[in-house]
Amino acid sequence: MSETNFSQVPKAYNPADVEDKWYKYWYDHELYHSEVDHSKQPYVIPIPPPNITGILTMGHILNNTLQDIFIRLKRMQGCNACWVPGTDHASIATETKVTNFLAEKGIKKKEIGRDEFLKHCWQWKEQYGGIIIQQLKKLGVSCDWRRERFTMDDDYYREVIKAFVDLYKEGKIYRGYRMVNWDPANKSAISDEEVIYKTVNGKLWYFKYTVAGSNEFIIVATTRPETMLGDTAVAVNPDDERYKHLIGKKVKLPIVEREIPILADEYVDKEFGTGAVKVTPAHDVNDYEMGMRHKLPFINIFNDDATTNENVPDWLQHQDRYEVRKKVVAKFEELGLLHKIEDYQTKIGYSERGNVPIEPYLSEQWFMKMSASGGDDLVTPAIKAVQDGRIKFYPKHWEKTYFHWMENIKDWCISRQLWWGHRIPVWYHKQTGNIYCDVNPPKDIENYKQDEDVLDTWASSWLWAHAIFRTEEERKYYYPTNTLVTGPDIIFFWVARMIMAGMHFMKDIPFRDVYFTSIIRDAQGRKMSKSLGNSPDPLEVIKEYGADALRFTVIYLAPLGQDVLFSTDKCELGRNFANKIWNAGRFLLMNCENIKVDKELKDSYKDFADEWIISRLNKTLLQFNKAMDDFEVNNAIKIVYSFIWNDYCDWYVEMIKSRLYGDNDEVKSAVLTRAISIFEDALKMLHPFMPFITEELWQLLDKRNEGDSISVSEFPKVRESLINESSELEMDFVKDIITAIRNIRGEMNIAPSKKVNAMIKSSSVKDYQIDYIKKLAKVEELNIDANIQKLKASASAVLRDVEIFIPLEGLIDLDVERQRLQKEIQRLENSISSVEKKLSNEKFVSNAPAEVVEKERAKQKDWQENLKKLKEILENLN
RNA sequence: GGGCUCUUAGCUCAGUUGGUUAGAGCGUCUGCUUGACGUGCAGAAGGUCAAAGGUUCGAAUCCUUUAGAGCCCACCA
Repeated sequence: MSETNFSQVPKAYNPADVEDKWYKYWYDHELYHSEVDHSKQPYVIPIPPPNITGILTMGHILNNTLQDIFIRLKRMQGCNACWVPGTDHASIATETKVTNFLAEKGIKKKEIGRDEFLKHCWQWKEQYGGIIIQQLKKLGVSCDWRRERFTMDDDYYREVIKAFVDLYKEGKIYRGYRMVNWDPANKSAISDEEVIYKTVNGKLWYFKYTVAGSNEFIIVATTRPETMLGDTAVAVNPDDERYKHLIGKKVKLPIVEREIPILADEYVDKEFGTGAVKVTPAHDVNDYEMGMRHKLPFINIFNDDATTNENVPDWLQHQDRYEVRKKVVAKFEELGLLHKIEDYQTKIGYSERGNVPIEPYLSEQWFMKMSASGGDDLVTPAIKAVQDGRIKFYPKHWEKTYFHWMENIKDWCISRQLWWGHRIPVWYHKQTGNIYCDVNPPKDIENYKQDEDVLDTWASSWLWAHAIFRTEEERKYYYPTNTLVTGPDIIFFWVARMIMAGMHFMKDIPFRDVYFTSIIRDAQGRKMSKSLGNSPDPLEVIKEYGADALRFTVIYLAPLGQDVLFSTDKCELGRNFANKIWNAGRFLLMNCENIKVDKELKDSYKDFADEWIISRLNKTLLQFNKAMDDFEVNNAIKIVYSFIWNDYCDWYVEMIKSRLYGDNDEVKSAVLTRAISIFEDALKMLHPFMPFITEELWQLLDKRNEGDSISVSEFPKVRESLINESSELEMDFVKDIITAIRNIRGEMNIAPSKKVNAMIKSSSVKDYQIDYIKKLAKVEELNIDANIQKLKASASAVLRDVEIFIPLEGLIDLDVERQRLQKEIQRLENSISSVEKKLSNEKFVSNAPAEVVEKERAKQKDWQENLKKLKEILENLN
């Protein structure tokens, strides 16, 4: 036992006093380092590596608390738990950040060149890249810090390159001149998934194009007037009677004065706009398709920053796309060719990172082939793995989203015109142009030039689940990992691709269970965002309430698959609970100063209250394990919460006080030792959720050795034989009597300090229950007899076969008592009438299971008896 | 246009395979310095389970439709 003097321990729990202390202790003792150990079952969580550009958000808090809960629980349950932390180089995000950072100092990326720029990136990474990971330590995460990984570590880098080379050699990676989503801010291609569509109020411009050799016009509608400079056709639906006679003719394109054909294509919707479409094959995805179908010229009118190039008339060259738009529209108006302008709501694709409208743009890029006929592809095995349940999603409904995406997947554009990232391992022969692709550069490197591009970030993080393990031996032991905890927003970016990578490179699933977290919103239900300023700084919250309180609150509020409405003040919930536990611990510790803790006596001198709490503990453990097995973390915490607060504190602690304050030292020892042992089990159950306070109390409750920790102690096992229904029934009976008396006291406004006398008419109350009733209901004299006569001026309650009378001579207000009784009578009558309705229904009696009918009958009987008694009591009162 | 999720007490949410009087936290009201805790204790009030219809002896729970909220996907200029 610790030597602390507990009367001096603060009444209120102060997390700041304990959290840093224990984190350092865990860290210094490397309690969470894992090595291959074939005598133990591995349990692995690969952390979703935060971007090195990121800041800690409430989303991280939820996500990492969940992972910590899983990993701590499995560790205590005897698994070789291994939670691998790390960070993602975040190619485009970091490059943007560093570029801006340098620009502020007047340094231009292009001017300093690739190598110099990369030095700045690494410097930046060293300085800021570990911030989130460091901040997470405040949360108490039990990561294996010796295994921290970065997606551009040397060995990880090699792994990414090797994956590229392998896929290239298998023909699954190819190079092509294609239309891609172009981010003009970053001057790079991006993948379909990096495009965010925003609804904007735009315009629809109607332009008249003159049909060559006639006075006729054909009117086309467009949301992007400037692209007309690249038009190479006008298309109509082949069945459109209005335009049939024009098919095959030409129009003269205004401004550029180019003659372009009018052609027929099924793609065109007769009903929309004018039924005639301008075709710009180089700047629109659909037009690109049409251009291919009709072998149209592709005229690219933009530079890589979305300014116009020399393919447009001189006076429109080298200007921003929106500037050109204005000028084109003005020119049409001037020419009398602007038919009309309509307001139009449209969706515009924005670059996720650059936050500018993307441009469909033709360029040479690297693609990864996703699906192939015959199923020898990346997608098919990944679909199967989820279909046949080898990988499970929680909540399950995300599987539909996954399947839908996988079944409609398009080839993945993996090249980025950036410098920060994994450089594509392809060299082009300076003379022949031949492609050399390998993990090592060509021997005669002087004859080659390497591809300038780097890979999409996700083309490195998709290997995370296995690339975090460096040796064959480790991969054999730790792979597949067990649980992935991540947001549903990266189901396509990351989860799906990791499954593809795992199935392809490791020939096995990357993880067994995927837990999709909730989205944290503010109290009004809005998404947390920097611009709204509604996102609390988690570190501030931790400072104010403590990490345990924050963890508890977030989990308590986050049911599986539901959004969470969070506001800082909700952490009071967790803080109050921490304080409650703290004080329960204080209570035990204070008693330890006068009472000897003796493990020999742990199972001695048990009464029904002890049997009851032990039964409740085991039942709680059973329910807890079931909830955790089903990934119902939110449910699990509520189960523990209720056990600790309602069962242990509200009832058990109150019940042991009389014995603790008695005069039999051996009984006192037995009771306290048992109470501590149950409390320790409760602390262990709670530890994955609130690691700091549970460690502090666990360390105080007994003498521990250096390096000991509740976090590596054995998780309590369920002992079903100790689940004792009869003790629970007996306890319920006693609780009901106590509650009934408390109810009378409350409603009659009797001060808690005022003791009352009570009479119980019953033959089922046991002698040993009397003390508990007297103590907890604050009864002075308790008279129990089956033949008791009620005193005139007394308040009454009826439950089961028990009638309770509280003589309140001089205190009782008969009207209040009458109302109380009448209310109760009313309630019973309502219940009885609903039961009678059921039982008088012959179909119910004949169709419902016998036990259900029997239950209803018993209810009816009990209630009727109670009603009769209540009515008599009311009668006597008058 | 397709898909997913949600609608239960003033607020935020539980409610397992249909079967006690639909629960919890916060908030509200009443009382309380009861020798762990006022970040607490005891008691109370508060719900026609979004609406309609159906299946069933029985529906918050299953089915259909409707209304509303949110999210995701999709090439309508």
